[in-house]
Amino acid sequence: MFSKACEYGIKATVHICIRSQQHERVSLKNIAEKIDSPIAFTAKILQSLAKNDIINSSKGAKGGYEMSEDNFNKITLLDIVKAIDGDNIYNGCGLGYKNCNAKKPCPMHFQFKSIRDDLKKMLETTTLQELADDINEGTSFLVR
Amino acid sequence: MFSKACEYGIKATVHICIRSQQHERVSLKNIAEKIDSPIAFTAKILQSLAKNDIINSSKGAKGGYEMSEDNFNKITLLDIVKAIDGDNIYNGCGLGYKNCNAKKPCPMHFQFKSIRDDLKKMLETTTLQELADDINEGTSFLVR
DNA sequence: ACAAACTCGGATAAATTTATCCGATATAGA
DNA sequence: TCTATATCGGATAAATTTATCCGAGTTTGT
Ligand code: FES
Ligand code: FES
Repeated sequence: MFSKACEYGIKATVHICIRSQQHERVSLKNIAEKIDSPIAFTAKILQSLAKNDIINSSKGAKGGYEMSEDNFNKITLLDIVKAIDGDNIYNGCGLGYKNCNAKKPCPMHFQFKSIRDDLKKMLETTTLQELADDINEGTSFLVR
Repeated sequence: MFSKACEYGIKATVHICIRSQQHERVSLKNIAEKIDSPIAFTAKILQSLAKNDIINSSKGAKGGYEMSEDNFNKITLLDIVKAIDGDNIYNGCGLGYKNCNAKKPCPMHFQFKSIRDDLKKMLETTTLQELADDINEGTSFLVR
């Protein structure tokens, strides 16, 4: 469904969000450990998240990643997925045609579109705050 | 969402189904032309569809691929997806954990599961017959 | 000024997916 | 039997995704 990069990106952002709620900045090393991801690969992903203004990065000693409070319930899963995997998963044709076009639908269009639309709605309405809250409440888990 | 192999596999099976309704056997070359796919790669996919008893293949002159009438409304998209991409897309965890486990859910579980379940239901209830009918009626299109 | 602790970003490598090539084999028909 | 026409299946190559390495630059604290 999502790329590995995107999965890491979502987990990393959730972790950063939780720590930012506690006003703590986290290092790359800490993130990779917490979400169990390859460190250098995670660095690339964090860079692109930073370029998309989803997280902030600071260089140097005591540097690391953080998220502004404004973003807690402003950034959604869609922002992250879009930044890393692009919009194909929630806009593209299920059978791989360049565009999904209801005027000239592919054989799977009618069955596929509504699910894709639900996915899109889910992604754009799910905020990091929500995901972080569940983890803080022990309802869901970042590691397993 | 689906792999290229799976997209080709779905298109190919739909095409074979339509031709089989007309009691015609189709060659690899014809399939690859009709669905606009790389010919040798398509051959591999058709082989695995044949091994999974989704289509039948015949060697030699006048050989090719066909589908038994019984399969028209027995084979679903799920059968094809399962044969080519496996079951991860409709059973696996959205954040890449080995298993989706409601007892120890990942941060995206509650949001993701219902969409994944809808996708699964769609795949297992959509038969080739339906897809073929739409194309025959001009409601959807195999090529674009 | 210096060292330690960080991220940045380019180069490279490994793994997987996608795609091609070709000899072996099977079938139909002349 | 011979030839043309097919798929089969193993080897290989290209492209993309995933992962690693390392020098350069930045910031903090001594
Ligand atoms: S045209 Fe393929 S999903 Fe809409
Ligand atoms: S545990 Fe991740 S989707 Fe269920």
